[in-house]
Amino acid sequence: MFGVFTKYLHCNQMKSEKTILHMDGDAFFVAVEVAKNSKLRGLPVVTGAERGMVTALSYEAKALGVVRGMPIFKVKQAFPSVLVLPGDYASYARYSGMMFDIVRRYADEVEEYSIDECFADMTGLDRTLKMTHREIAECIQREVSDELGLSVTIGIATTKVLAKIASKYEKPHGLTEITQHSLRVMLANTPIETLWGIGPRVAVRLRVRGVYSALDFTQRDTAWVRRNFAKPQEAIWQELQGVAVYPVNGAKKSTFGSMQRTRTFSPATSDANFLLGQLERHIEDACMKARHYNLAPKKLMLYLRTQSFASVVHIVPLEIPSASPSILIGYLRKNFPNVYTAGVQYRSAGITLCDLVGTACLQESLFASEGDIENKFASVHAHIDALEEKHGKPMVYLASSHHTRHASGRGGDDFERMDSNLLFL
DNA sequence: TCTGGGGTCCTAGGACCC
DNA sequence: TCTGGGGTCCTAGGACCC
Repeated sequence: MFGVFTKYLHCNQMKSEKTILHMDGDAFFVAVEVAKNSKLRGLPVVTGAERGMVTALSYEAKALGVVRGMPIFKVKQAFPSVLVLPGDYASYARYSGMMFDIVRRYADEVEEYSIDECFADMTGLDRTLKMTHREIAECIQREVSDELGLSVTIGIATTKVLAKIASKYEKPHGLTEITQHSLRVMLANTPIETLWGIGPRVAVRLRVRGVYSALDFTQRDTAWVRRNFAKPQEAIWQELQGVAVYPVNGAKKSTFGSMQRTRTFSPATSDANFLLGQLERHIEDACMKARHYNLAPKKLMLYLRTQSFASVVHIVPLEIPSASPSILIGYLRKNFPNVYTAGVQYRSAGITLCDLVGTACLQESLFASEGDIENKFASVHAHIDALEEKHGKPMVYLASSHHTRHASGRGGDDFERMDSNLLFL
């Protein structure tokens, strides 16, 4: 009788117990550069030439003392042997997709968390594939390495937060599985501020209350957590206990709440025309992306950041959701004085398309109230978008943003687009 | 930590309604 | 007219992620 009961409990537990894999690319951007050009293998390499700061670095560069965020001029000065490359985001996205497709050979539910990270739900795969979870992970690692020339680190655990801890444990090319036996030690060795979802603010509040490690956190009870913290922290606390509250979301990214375009330029400037040109260009680029997903914003947010890092933000509600640059630029020009003060030095400018809604349901109101001009623009944009689709990059721009794209001085990073671009209007 | 670019989610507080 | 209680929706801003 007892035996039956415990067996039942055991089965039940097996059913609810999840197995989550977290995969993380090792020095991903640089690794892709090496995969593209094998002559770079084993050399100190960094990317970020286009923005004057180190974005990613190879382990060889790290060994020399280069760090993320270091100014490129400093790298060239102090480490003349380091190769400095511009970022090639199109390639990173391509390799990223191929990497995730390899994981999909084994798992159905794969969440692309960022360009170089994914989660996969491996629950039950050990039985269906007749391999241990570790063996499956080894296959993934090997195939990514053999087929793409990239190195990845994998963590396996019962929740996303624990899988993140596991993948951080040994890098590069690590493979760590958190088991019942190793759980306690792993948690004890995880400082609270390194937990996924715990930022510097919350880390301070935890430390003040005597919580220094993930283990300390798990030893507090629910009431204590609720009394002192909010929902996100409670979710992390549960995940640390092995209760999976974050699902693995395998749906491909196709919805956005907002889309943003910003750029920093140096030197800082108070030139209103330059700032307007930057903002117009951002609107154009963001609108192209919005149309690609058949989305249109209900609000447009403008922002300028001053040299002293204060930001000025202004939100403009739109009468009708629209992803048409001509309309949004109209709003921009009307509202620019709300963010701009003459004489103030600005270091970056940006826009956000907020509260994006699907355009399918907007067609009717668009045609009913916007009139001929907008309809013509809509058809022109359809052609522009088709060209972009065909060439895999934007081909046609508004003439008004011509100078921002061809700027050789401030922030001009589009040198490679120049020759092939047509100009519109 | 001397600070790029692109996102998400949560929450406090106000407006508005009954 | 200074006055209850409670609900919803919206907004601005904070915090966090890679």
